Amino acid sequence: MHTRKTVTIEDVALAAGVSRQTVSRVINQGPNVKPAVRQRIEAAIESLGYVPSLSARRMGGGKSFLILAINDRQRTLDNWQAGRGNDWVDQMLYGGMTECEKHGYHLVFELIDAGAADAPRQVSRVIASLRPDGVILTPPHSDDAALVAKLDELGVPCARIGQREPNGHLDVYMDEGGAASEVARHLIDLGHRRLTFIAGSPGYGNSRRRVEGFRAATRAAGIAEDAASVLNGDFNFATTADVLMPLLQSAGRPTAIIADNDAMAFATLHVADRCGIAVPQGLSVISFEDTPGVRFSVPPLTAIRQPTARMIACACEKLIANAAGEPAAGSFEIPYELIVRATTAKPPG
Amino acid sequence: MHTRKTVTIEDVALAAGVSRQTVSRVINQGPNVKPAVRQRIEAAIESLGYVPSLSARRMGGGKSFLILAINDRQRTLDNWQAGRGNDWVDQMLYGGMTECEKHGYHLVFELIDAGAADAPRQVSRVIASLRPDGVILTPPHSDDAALVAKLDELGVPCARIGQREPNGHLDVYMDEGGAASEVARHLIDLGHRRLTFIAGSPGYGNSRRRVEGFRAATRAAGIAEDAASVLNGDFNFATTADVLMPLLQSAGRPTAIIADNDAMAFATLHVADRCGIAVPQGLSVISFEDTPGVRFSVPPLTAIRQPTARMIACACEKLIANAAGEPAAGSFEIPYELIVRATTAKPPG
DNA sequence: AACGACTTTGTGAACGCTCACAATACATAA
DNA sequence: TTATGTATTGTGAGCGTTCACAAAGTCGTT
Repeated sequence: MHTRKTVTIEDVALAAGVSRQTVSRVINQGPNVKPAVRQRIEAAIESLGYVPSLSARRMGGGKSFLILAINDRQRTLDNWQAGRGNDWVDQMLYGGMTECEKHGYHLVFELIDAGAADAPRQVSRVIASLRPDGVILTPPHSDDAALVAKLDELGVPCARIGQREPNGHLDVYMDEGGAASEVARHLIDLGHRRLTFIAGSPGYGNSRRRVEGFRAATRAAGIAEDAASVLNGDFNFATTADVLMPLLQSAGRPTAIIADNDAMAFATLHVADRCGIAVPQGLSVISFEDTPGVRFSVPPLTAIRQPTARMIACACEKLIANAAGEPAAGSFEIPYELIVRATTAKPPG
Repeated sequence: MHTRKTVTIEDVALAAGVSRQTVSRVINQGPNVKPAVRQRIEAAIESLGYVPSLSARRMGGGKSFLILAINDRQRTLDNWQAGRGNDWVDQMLYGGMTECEKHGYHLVFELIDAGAADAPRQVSRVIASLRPDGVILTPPHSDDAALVAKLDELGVPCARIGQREPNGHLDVYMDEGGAASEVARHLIDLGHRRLTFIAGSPGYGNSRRRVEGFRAATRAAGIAEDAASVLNGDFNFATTADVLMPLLQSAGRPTAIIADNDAMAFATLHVADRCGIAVPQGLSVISFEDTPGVRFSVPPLTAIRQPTARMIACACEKLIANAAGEPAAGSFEIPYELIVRATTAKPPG
């Protein structure tokens, strides 16, 4: 267990025959260093295998090179326990990590209970101990005004994912309403006139925005709204199955169903099967989440895929740029993707 | 943007009328502090909202309160791009986070290309900059001897997940071979005699161990091995479908198939459907991964579920205990779960 | 040749904590 | 009592950086 002495900036300075500060300038890509000197220092860094200590940099008053990603504990737990999983975390990790790495940053995850009264307090604590250069708020934390206020108070720049009510912050989102409209239009173009949107929960801003998008598209196509246009599936399989069972057996049943997430889309597939309705011949189905199972479902679901990785990468990029001096504010819309697989076709008849 | 002055240990000391060091003792749960004084200090901490700075603690020569989790970049990328996703990352995050939080620790994720020649170098860099109190190596990094050697050299304790060749390190794993045996026995008990194991890749230690477990169980049941006992599906859908198509159309086709992961199990379901074989009446299928889609597949797959969250939590716990002085070594086996759903039944006939 | 203006380099202090050790308080035994 | 030990508290130094500023070097002008 021979704990070799750590290589410090002083060692590099000595080796290159300059002072600490000059080495520091090179590390931080500062200006005003003679090319020859810079090169000499870089060589010394390389040969000594020097890597600056994050803690020391932070202590010195510099940046922390840390971006904090705050996720909802409940959601993570739900996904995990239900074996439901989604690629949200996978994607976050990939998108965020990759971007951070480019700039020598690190990503720290933290789980906070959304809606908990002391969420702002919990966040303060984490911030105080980590002192990250930026914070990423994922839904539903991004909707939490108290939390955002707290971060402002602490002076930590934050990026809100999936939030698009501009208020001077940094927002990165996809056009949920537009996606819902596009999905509806895709079906309408195929000839469908009786569409049903299985909504998630009106408590989620994005869920609401999708319903609005759906309504806008059907209205524009001159389709009258009725009691079966928008139903609530509560984001889960069971509720959706219960709601759909009578509907799909009724005479004027819809010819196409849009589900707000995959569990509800799968429920639709199951109920259709139970009712002897073939998909897509007798019923078109589209999902709004595109989690893993989707591609192997029978038949493979047509779905909207959220650009999670790109959203997180964008947030990291902006936050890092902010730490480097650029102001961090503005709205950035990341394009989604409609992936047409095998559950959409012309309506029957 | 009123950046209030940070509350430091000095402020607390002043408020409580003691010295820095005494406050430090309270924070670190050190002994030898009079109950009355301890209480006074705790009150001061509470009322000032003091949270110690991790960087400063680390600088002072103490712990970093950071655990580094190293994942394979390629695997994360694959999962993400394929939309295949798995709950591996979800579970890691949940299990690790929850355990770390209990002890005031934080989890930092890092993506490193498995097998890359400079993986040890990359890891050194991250370690040097973060100085974590412990490192968690996930497969296939946990099989990388060079990496482990590097960590030893750096004096950073590490936990290897899914690795069970004891070599004085800290290993946390599940009994892959035993699970494969149990799965085989489950089928044999139902009356099956013609079983096929669709293996993943012999390059993966765990994949090998499962094949061995499968063989042990069939051998014990007096079932002779033939060319169709173990086939290679290369962990993917297409290869598996190609391999299975002729097999399931042959006369002496297997009555049960065990797939090394979900994609291969789904492929089995598809091929069976194509061949007009009903599951589970005509063919039993078991998977070895239990990713999200599984529970909604038609019919829902019987599968082995890996205790990922618990393994990571265990690793965190041991590493944190190690930072507190306890030696970190030993092997810890975490129990898996066989989740019986609807794809296993008595063999036909 | 000397001045000013800019570029490049160096110095001391500070960041907030823990370490090692010194100092004091308190208790127990002789 | 006094000595001796143990429990409790305090002090100076140091961790590896960056900051703010001071010092030295470079260059073109006059």
